[in-house]
Amino acid sequence: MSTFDEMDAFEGASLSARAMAARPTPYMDGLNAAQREAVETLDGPVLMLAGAGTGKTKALTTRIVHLLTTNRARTNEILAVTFTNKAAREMKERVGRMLGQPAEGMPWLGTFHSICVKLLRRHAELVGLKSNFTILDTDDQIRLLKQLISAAGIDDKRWPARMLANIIDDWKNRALTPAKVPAGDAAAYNHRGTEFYDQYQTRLKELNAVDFGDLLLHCVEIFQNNPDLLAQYHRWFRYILVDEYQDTNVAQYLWLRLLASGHKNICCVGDDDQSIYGWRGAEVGNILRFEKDFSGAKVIRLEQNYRSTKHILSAASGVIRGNEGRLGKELWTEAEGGEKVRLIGHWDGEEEARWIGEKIDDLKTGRAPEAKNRNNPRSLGFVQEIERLIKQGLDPGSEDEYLSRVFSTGQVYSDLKVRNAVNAILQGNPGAENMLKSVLASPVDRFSLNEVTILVRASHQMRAFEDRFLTIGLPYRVIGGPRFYERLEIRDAMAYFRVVISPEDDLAFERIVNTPKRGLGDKAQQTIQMVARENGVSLIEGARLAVEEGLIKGKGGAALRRLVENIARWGQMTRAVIPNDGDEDAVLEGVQSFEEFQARTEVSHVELAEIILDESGYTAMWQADKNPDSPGRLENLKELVKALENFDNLQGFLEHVSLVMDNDKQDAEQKVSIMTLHAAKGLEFPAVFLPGWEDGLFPSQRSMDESGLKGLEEERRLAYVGITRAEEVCTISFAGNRRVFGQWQSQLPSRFIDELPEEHVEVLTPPGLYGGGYGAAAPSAAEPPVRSTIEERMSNADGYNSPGWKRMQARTAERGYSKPRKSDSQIIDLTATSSFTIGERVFHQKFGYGAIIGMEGDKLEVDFEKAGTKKVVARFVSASDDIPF
DNA sequence: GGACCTCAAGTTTTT
DNA sequence: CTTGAGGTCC
Repeated sequence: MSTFDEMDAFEGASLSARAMAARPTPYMDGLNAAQREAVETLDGPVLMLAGAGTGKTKALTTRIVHLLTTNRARTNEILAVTFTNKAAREMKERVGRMLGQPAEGMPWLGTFHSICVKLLRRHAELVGLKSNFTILDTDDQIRLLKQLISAAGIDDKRWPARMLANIIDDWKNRALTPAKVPAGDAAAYNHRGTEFYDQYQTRLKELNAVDFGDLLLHCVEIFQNNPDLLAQYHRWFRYILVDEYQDTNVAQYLWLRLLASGHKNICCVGDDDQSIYGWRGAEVGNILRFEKDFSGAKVIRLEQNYRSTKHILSAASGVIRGNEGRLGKELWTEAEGGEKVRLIGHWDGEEEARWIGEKIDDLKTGRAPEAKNRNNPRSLGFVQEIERLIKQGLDPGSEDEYLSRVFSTGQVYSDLKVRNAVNAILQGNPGAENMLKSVLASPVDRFSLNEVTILVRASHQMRAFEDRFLTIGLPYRVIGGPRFYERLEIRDAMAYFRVVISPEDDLAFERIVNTPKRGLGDKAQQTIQMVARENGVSLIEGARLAVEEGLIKGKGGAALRRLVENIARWGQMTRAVIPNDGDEDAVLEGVQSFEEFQARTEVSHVELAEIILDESGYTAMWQADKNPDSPGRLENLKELVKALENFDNLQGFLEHVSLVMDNDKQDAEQKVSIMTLHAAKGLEFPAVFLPGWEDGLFPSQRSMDESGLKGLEEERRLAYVGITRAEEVCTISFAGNRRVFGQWQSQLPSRFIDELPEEHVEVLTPPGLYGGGYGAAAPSAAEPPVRSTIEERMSNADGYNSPGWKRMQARTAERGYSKPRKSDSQIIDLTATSSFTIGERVFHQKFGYGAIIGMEGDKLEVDFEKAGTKKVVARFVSASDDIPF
């Protein structure tokens, strides 16, 4: 059955027509020449090379609006793909805003995965699936693989399922089906990788399930094997737009190429310098090869930056210049002035956290010099835009647009004054415009905490900051971390819903069969498995049979019987709520009693979800749990049920949760955000701190070991991404010592620091450190050996010109990039163990004074006066009379 | 089934 | 060092 008519009927949209009828939108205003070209070049392949902060999303959304308003395409004829739901949502909102109405009618604007699900549900039978297939997440995937592995009698300790999952994911990213895995990969997973891959795929089909990688691959397979169908889609999707093209993997590339091969109207947007996901299958090659792949392609560069000051852009350019094989792009800005990028070295990671904490406090209160006379090019642009809009006259209907522009521009202006002024203008209040102007013109002399972020390479670096900020009471939020649907309780609840909706979902059944505890241990579960296998039925059916035949007795048996019955009953309630084919009679079929009638008809899916969680004892389980985090879990379950209200049924919801639901609950409080560099891509902040720029940590040793120069270049792009997040102030720091796995390690400044162009960097010295103020540093005779060297290292007095710095640079130059720096050229001899003696009185930065009671290698056991007995590394204590405080 | 213990590992992460 | 997964013991 062809689905195209249907698609047209229920998804076709008259939005473009309505948009045309609406007031003429000056949507092209405010675009620069390159952006305009990117918007207007509609036919043929286009690569929009958009550097950081160059108005990429603006160009992309305007392009969509342009396609619609010029009647080149209807909303359902545009395929627009993003990687994240957030990006898709933003694009939808912006398009809707520009058209002056919600863009609900853009059915094919979404993530690769959500669009693939949509396609696959339509054509599931072409790859041997039913259209109600389940989408497995990583956890399900691994449990499934574990079963296969243990069935094959393999020691999953030596050969962990997680490893196999990664291998299979990698193959899927590269669009390799089991048959196509190259011989070179045969050694994977103890030479049995392909074998398990094959088994895994078979098992997925049996379960009517797909994993994330399959969503793409199955679509590719369908298109490759069904040219007629593909041709239909060519006619259907007249224009294709792709965001973040540098992040596409091989499967996504093939998918796009197949879909674009008809009309070739594909516009890919990306930045090769921001490709930071190579380790999960992204191929920078895709964007580098674009002109070869799509002949006649037009490349349009967006290079004017509206985000950062000159110094920041120059520093970023200086770093990224170290990479080979770039498409080449140089960011520039009209903005004048601004602070140089700050560079500072610290004694250790804790000191770094302490310093940054203080600095943030200074920014917040306006005590910091850079908080005075803030120079934010983006904010300036914003003021101009507001003024332009005011000149044009405000449309009373544009309140949303107006406010969202105001509030998306940074928190400086998001105070009540601005809100009031905007509302006053929109209400036609005379004089309100001047009021807004004066609010916008008034100098901003502090940073809101929302404007400040700390970007780290690895999440373990966050801890030092959290500890410190907790101590000083600085509000922060950590971005990233486990997603909502990855939480245990959410996954359990989902498994209940899944098992109710599709009783053949064995993985879901396994998950909940003994959660909460029903006295069904390994043995009982094995019996269920066995019965199911012998009869060739699903686990739940197997469980029913096992109970019936008395194979599982006692308390467990009774509980299992109840569970199986409950699932069946809940299932009936679901079906009652969603009548098949809209046949209302089906709801009443076989109804014997009023109670049953009630049960079947008067329960919404939201209520049903509550019933399932209650009657299964799942809610009770957490209520009884006295762990401190169980109230939070119950809270999450409530949130889950509440989220259900936005859906018509459980089924639609399941997909939403596994594919779409994210975790960013907006909270109004002003907080510093802490996140990884990866998580920061696409974001921007007036003040950015980049701590931990030390070789081995950043660039990460592992990256370089595993991927060599390629890895290093990706790390360098990460550095580029980090710097270009900053609008006004960018502070890079490193620590001389860091505790790595409980072991103190001396660190060398990152090679990326050497690549920062000197003229755009200002070297700071931490005040009050080691007895000196700014540049004080006259070494006293009594100072411990460590002190003089640390001063050298931090190039205390005049930064780049200090001998220490020069020597450091000379050394790094000798070494070149690619050679790993191990323990060569220690600047500070931290290993020199001291001449401590037992009983000696010593001082430690953190623990204070104490007496040595034992020694072992370079570790001392010290009985501290306040902190008690601790083992400390000798180099962190000094003889107490040497202390310069 | 749960409390306790041992042992290994320990980047980045979306869907 | 710290966390988490798995195993052991009651």
